[in-house]
Amino acid sequence: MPLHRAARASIGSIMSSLQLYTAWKDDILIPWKKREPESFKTGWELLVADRGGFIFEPKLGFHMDVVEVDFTSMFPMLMLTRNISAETVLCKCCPDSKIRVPELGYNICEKRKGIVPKTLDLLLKKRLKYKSLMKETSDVRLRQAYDLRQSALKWILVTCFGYLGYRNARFGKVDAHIAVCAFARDALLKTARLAEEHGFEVVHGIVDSLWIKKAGVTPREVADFCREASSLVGVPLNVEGKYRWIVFLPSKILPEVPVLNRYYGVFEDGRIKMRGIEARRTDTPELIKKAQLEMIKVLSGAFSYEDFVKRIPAALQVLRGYAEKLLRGDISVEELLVSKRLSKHPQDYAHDVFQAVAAKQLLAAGFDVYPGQTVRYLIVDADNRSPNNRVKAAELLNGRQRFDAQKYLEMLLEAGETLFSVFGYDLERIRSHVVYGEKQLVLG
DNA sequence: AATGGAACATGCGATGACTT
DNA sequence: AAGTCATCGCATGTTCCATT
Repeated sequence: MPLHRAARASIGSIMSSLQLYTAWKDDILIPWKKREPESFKTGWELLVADRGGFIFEPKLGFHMDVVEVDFTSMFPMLMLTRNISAETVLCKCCPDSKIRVPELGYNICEKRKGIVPKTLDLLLKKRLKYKSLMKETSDVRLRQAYDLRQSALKWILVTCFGYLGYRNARFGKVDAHIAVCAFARDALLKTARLAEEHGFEVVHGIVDSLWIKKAGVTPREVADFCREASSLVGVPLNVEGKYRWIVFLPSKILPEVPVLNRYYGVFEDGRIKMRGIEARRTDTPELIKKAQLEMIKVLSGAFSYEDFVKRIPAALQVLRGYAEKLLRGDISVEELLVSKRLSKHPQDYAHDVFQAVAAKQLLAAGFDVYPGQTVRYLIVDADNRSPNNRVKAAELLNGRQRFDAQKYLEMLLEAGETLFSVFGYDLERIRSHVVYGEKQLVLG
């Protein structure tokens, strides 16, 4: 198996178990052990699966005084420091070993250092060195070089963890893989507890990252906490940044359920961080991306909840500006193109999904179309009875081109809904802000 | 009043892309 | 790996209207 596939799979095994969380929220039975939350002040629900990590339920909506912290190279570091290797976990030579895997109780060899930790040692040292060199260097080009090297090493390390989970890999052993996950859960759990002891509230957490909140928190307090956590767990804990504010978003299908991979926020230095929303997706047209990002920028200047909420109408004005431009046709076609990667040959599509229609058009025009390729298309008339008239492939567009303004308008509104539904702005309310405004007439 | 059909709405499983 | 979300297309339900 190629390295990158193993790396992906290893991340996948963690993510997959995390995502089951939402299924659990929906009362679907899954083979999980659920931890009793009685030992926590804030009563989060913590979930465990054999190969999975912890998550802490994101607390819906707007937060201030939130700091994001994460462990660097958590999994390789655990493999190194806990001496986890195919031949050390459940070794035959020391069944009575004092070193035990949390939750599972597996014994770990006390006599030998495992081959995997031995190997990781140098890689980890090199990566940490490059990271510290990065911070010390002022030369931009050199810094970039260090950055590339440390991130290359990161992937090698991740891959080592991935391979540990494969029976067929030379140094693979499922029990060792599970042991790493158990240590990781233990580490995050302990860190969260420590955070609470330090007066923080955990507002979100996932595998190796925690979002912790405390009113008027100082950099000093955070640094102290990180140092203490690092030594407690034996893995360095870094500050990703302090948020000016952050918003955790709900599921669109179950509006009362928070989802763990959709949020947006602004760091103190003005940097925007967002996950899962339209502006982050590669299949969103530029226009919608720009509109959503610009809305967040309007909000980014807010330094209080009241200020934030007051700015929402202004953000919707921005959206309105985009809608007006759209309806005037005052935009380039480029901004409206949707990009999708084909997963199969055009003729293998069972449904007339947009990307399949566009691909077939290209095929008919003599273009080479193959799976894995990205097709770009303009939405011409989304609801047209004939699928072929619904979209037009980018390559086949000519000078004057009609497009489905209503459809794009809906997409704009939905981008707004994503951001503001937690604040009571549903699609129709946003529509009334953006589309009608003062244009509504009164009959006398 | 009953029937039938067109147009439209709603629900649902399948499909597909993207995300972490 | 398995989640979210959007979409498709079919089945079914609803409404309206003309016809019987």
